[in-house]
Amino acid sequence: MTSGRGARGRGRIAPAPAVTIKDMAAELGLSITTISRALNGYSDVGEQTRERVIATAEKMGYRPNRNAQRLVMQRTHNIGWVQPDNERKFLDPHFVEVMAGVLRGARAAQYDVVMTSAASGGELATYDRYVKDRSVDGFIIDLPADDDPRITYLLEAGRPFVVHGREERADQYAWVDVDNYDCFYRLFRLLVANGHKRLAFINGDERFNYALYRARAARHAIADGGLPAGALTVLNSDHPMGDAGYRLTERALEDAAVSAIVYSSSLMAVEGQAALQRADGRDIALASMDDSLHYLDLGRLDGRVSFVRSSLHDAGVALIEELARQCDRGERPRGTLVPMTFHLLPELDASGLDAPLPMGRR
Amino acid sequence: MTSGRGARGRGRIAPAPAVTIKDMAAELGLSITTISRALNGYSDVGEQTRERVIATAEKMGYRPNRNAQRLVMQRTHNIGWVQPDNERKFLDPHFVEVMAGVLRGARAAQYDVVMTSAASGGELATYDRYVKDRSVDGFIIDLPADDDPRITYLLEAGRPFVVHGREERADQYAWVDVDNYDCFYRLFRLLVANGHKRLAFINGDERFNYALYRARAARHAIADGGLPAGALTVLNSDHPMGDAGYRLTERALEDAAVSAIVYSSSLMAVEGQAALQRADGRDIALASMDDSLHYLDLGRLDGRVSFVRSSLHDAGVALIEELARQCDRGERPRGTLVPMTFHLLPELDASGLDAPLPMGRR
DNA sequence: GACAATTGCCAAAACGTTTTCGTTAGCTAT
DNA sequence: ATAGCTAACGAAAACGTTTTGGCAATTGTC
Repeated sequence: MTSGRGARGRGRIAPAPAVTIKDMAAELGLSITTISRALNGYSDVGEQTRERVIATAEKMGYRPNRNAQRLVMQRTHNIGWVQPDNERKFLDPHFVEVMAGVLRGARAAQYDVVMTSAASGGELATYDRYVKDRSVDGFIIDLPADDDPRITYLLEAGRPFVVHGREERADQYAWVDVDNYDCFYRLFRLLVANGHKRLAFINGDERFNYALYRARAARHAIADGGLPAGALTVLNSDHPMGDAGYRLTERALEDAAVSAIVYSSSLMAVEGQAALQRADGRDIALASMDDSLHYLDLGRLDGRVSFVRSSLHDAGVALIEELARQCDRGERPRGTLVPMTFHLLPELDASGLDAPLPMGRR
Repeated sequence: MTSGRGARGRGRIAPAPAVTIKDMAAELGLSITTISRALNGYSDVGEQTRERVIATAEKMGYRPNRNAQRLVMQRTHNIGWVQPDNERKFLDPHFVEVMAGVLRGARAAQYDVVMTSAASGGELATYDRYVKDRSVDGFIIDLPADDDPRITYLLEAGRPFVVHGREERADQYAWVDVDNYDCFYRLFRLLVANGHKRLAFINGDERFNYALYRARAARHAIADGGLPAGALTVLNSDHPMGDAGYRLTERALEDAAVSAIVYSSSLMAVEGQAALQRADGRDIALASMDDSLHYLDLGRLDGRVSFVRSSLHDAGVALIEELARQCDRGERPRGTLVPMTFHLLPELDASGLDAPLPMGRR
């Protein structure tokens, strides 16, 4: 009677005990050394022996215990991703798309991604835990801030990592990044060259470097285009989701002279378009960086927006490839620029887009 | 000269060798047994000894090597998530929101999530790898299909897992799910009771059970409401992203008699609203399941849509909690319904919403 | 036919923990 | 003084691999 209720659920099956290398050795009458070496492609095992070993491994369902492997090889084939858990922050499509690429790349490079979320501010403790307890071979860091403490920590700890984005110390570590400065400098120069005298820039959170660089580029472009600094209004959204794109567009439109608005993400551009529809009659040139939600947005952007596209997915793949280069092949860390392509509305005069950038002051 | 180029990068620092339990023993003049037991709270170590151990662990930065722990304890404190990699499928906001909850829950329960993507169709091999090589303690399965092979496999393998959703064998495993049938049955009964004679249902991919149950509920509600089967048109989107919501709404509107459209996700409802705006003049009642993109959509849904809300985030948390119950406390698998709340437009007569459901034929 | 080289295999150490089963020293009770 | 108890600690086995260094048999060389 004690086991009566819910007996249908047929209890918990005892997990089938895993087959170990010893079982293999016993089955084949070989030593575990030979099993191991056969499976790992060493040349000092006979061809027929190797085939027998591989065949019975298949038959018995033998897979080396990875924790044992990790222990002895001092190598986990795991990479760590610690996701800052700032309340709702998490849904950020930026993150999702990078993650998609990372997972693809990881599969190709035979890595697993171990993820954990960390309370904002407590990230460092999590990195510390992972390096001290030997959980991962390396890390991926997304959205670095100026003088990012995570980078400081990992540089100090001497563990491999790759940063998606850059900060001052970019020559000391591996990174993958789009050239934000280049991209937005060109965009703003282009708009100025097309006669716009008053522009708004709806940017991301400038505590993150990508946004900082973009703002800088915008200001330089305005100045180099011969306009006064006041010609540019920069509005910052502290959060890429929600209705910031809508609200900030309304703010930008309060200035009746504004004739061009540039968005830091196409998610905000989509919202901006909605705001613009409501305030119609205004002829505004819209431009955006389209680094997320490709498939979603392309059906949404209405074709009335110029944009620069750069694939976050591909950046994610590149991140893992770089990490694998370091961990597997011992290569030195290096930086990689991900390509971007301009998609401009036909009415824009695009001449001069390819002009060389002014150097030395990004 | 050979090391000339790029010498700025100060080479790769040799990773600081981790401090082991032996180092601790040497430092303190104790045996490793005592270190281990002190740190793990055993009662047979003196109080002052324990304090000394804890203090020097802190000082020396000692953290037990988790791979060694995992090897000896046969326990990883990892849970596996294998993400089907159907081309672009990945960006699915459904997934993202569940994942957010899972990560939160995992942190609370002291688990890490190990993720990998698997080619669609090749998922089973990945599950097999994880159970055979002892990488994880259990799994989370999202979006089960009818007679899902992943469930078959894990049931067979006897490893702990929790399903987000259900299929026929739901009494044999742990699951977390919203009551899809209940939700959509009520929604459709309500619309019928409010006088709608011709309705469209823009549903998800019915190869997934959640969509299947919803379609079934819709049909039953139509019949129970006294309408002929032809009064309901079900349109399926095979992909939650992209412009399916827009296109299918246009399709639904081709039938001039349709006066109510129900969406399976608020992402599609948002698109539907856009399509409706273009075809204006039509007075259409919209309703939707709002299980994703809460923060995004609430600013977008215009308040012209009735919806049922159920938090995918909370479902994610519940998934981990259930898995921890099984792995840590050895409890038997159990099912959990996540709550949902109705948010109806005031013009709807909501009486009868709380009526008991017809049983026995879901 | 002797010697060297090659081929194919294995014993044992090592990786860093946890846990089992002692052992020792100091008390208490007799 | 001795037996029994308890409190505090330690030696050694175990977890499942990889790798080092060797050994025996076979092959090749003159």
